[in-house]
Amino acid sequence: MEEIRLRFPPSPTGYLHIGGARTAIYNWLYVKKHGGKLILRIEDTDADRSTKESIDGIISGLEWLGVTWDEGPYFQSEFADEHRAAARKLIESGHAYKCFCTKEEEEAKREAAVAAKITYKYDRTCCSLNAQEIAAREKAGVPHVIRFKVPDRGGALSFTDTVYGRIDRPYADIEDFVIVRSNGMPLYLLCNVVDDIRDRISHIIRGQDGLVNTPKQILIYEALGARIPVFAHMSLTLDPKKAKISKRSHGEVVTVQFYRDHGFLPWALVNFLVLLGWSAGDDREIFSKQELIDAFSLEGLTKSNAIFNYNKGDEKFFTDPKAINTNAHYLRTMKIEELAPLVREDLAAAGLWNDDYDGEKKAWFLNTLELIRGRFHTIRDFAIMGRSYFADEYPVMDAARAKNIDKHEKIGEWLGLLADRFAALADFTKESSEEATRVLAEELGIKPGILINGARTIVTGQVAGPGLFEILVAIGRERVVDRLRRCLEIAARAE
RNA sequence: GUCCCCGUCGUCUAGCCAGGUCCAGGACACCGGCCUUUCACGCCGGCGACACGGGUUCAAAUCCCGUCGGGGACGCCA
Repeated sequence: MEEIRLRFPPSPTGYLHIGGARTAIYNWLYVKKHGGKLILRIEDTDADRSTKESIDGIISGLEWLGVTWDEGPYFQSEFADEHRAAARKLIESGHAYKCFCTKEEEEAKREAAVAAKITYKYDRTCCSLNAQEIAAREKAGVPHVIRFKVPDRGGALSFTDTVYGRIDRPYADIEDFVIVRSNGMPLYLLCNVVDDIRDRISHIIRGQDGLVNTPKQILIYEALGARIPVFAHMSLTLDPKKAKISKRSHGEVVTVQFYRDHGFLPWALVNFLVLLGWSAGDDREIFSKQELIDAFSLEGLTKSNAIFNYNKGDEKFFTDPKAINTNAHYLRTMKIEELAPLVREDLAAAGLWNDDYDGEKKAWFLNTLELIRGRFHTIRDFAIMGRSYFADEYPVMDAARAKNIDKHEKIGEWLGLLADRFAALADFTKESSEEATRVLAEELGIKPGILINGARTIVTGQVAGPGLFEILVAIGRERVVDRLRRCLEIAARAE
C-alpha cells in the first residue's frame, strides 16, 4: 500500500497563528487516523523575512498544542541546489525557458493591461528565442528568470480536490510562471513541489488560497514525471468583517502563544480550532484526542470560510466566545489530577505556589481546585479570582463591596461577632459554620444572606463563588476568623 | 478588471451529492424560568437562518439558470 505522508510547511515570518495551527491540526489528524507520517518543513527561502525566533515560536506552538510530527524540521533553504537542479532539468526537457524580459518591462505591461481592463498574461516574448539569441544575451550579461512553459494545448487541466471537487483550468488561461528569480533563487511554486516530491508527500491539506495555483503545481509534477498527490483545500479563517486574520491587524489574539499565555488548555484550543471549518457530521462538539482521530475525515471539511468571532474591545469576551466556553468546559470536567499540574505552574508563576500543595496539603489542594474551578474560564483564574484561597493578600472587588458591605452600616460589627462564633465552635465544618451563621442572623434579626454575602466578600474578595460554608472550610477557620475580624480593613482595599 | 471558490440562525455548523420524514436539528452567544446565601454549573423554555429571483417537479434548503453578496488568486512573496 502507498505510504501516507503529509507535511506542514510554515514560512517562518511570524508566530504560529491559529489559522496555521488549524492547518497543522488537520494534517496531523489525517496522519494519525491513517497511520501515516507528518513532516515538518520550514519554508525559509525568503531569507529576508525568516527569523530564528519565528522558527522557535512555531515549533514551541506546535509542541504546546500537542501536534506531533514524525520527520523534520527540514529547512527548505538547505535544498536550494536541488531546486536549481530541478529548474535545469525542466529547461533541458523543454518544460521551461530562460526569460530576459526585465522586471520593469513586465510591470509596465501588467499595469497597462490593468488600466485597459484586460487580463494580463506573460506574452512569451522569450519563449521563442533560439539558442544563439539566448547565448548572446547571456554573454552580454543580461539577467534572466526561468519560466515554466505551459503546454500549448487546448482543453483544460483538471484535477479533483477532495473538498472542492473537480476543478478545470483551461491551459490557455495559465501564464508561463516564473520558477527561478533573476538572482538565481528558485521560487515557492517550484521549491514546494520539488520538496514534496523528495519528501514523498501523498496528501496536501492546505488553505483554500492555494487552490488557484494548484494547476501550476500539477504542471510541474507532470513535467518532473512525479506522481501527483491528493489535494484537499480547506476553507479560510476570516474575522467578523470577512478579512483574513493576521497578527498585523488583529494582534496577539490570532497567535497560539496568546492562548497559552491566557490560560488555555492546549486541547481545548485544538478542539475549538478543529470545529472552525470541520464537523464530524453529527452533533458532537467535544472530543477526546482519540475520538477526534476516529471521527476525522476530509469529507467533513467545510467549503465556505469560517469566521473567527473575535471582536476587538469586547469587555466580556477576550476572544471567540465559543473558544472560551470550550476551554471552560474542559476546565471543569477534566480529571482534577490532570488539572493540578497546570494550575501549579500558573500559581508558581504568580508567586502563590507552596510545595505543601503537592505534599501534606495535596488533598486540600485538589479539593479546593474542585470547589472553585466550576466558575472559571481559564487556568489564569485560579491565581486571579481564586487568589484568596492561596494568599492572604487579595483585592476586594468594587462590585462586591458595594453590594455586600457598603449597604450595611453595622456589617463590621456583625462579621466580628460571626468571627467570635466561629472561633468558639468545637468543630469547624460546613454544617456547624452554617448553623452558627443562621443562629447569629436570627439573634441580630437580619437575613442570613447579609452575613453570608458579607462574609464571602471579606473572605474571598469576590461577588460570586461557591457556597459560603464550603469556602470557609477550604480557607480554614484560622484565616477566616482573622479575615472577618479585619473586615473593615480588608474592605478598604482597592480592587 | 479577469479567472476561480463560496453563500443555512449574530457566530460555528447538521441537512444538500442519492428532492418528501425540515413550517430546518445541534452548539456558542443572548433572553426568561427552575435551583439558590451570591455567581456559575445543571435542567427547562424562548429568540433566531435556507441571500434573492426564475425554472424543473405532485413536492426544492436540497436539482438547473440568473442576479446579488462575500472571499481568494492574478508577484522575480510564501
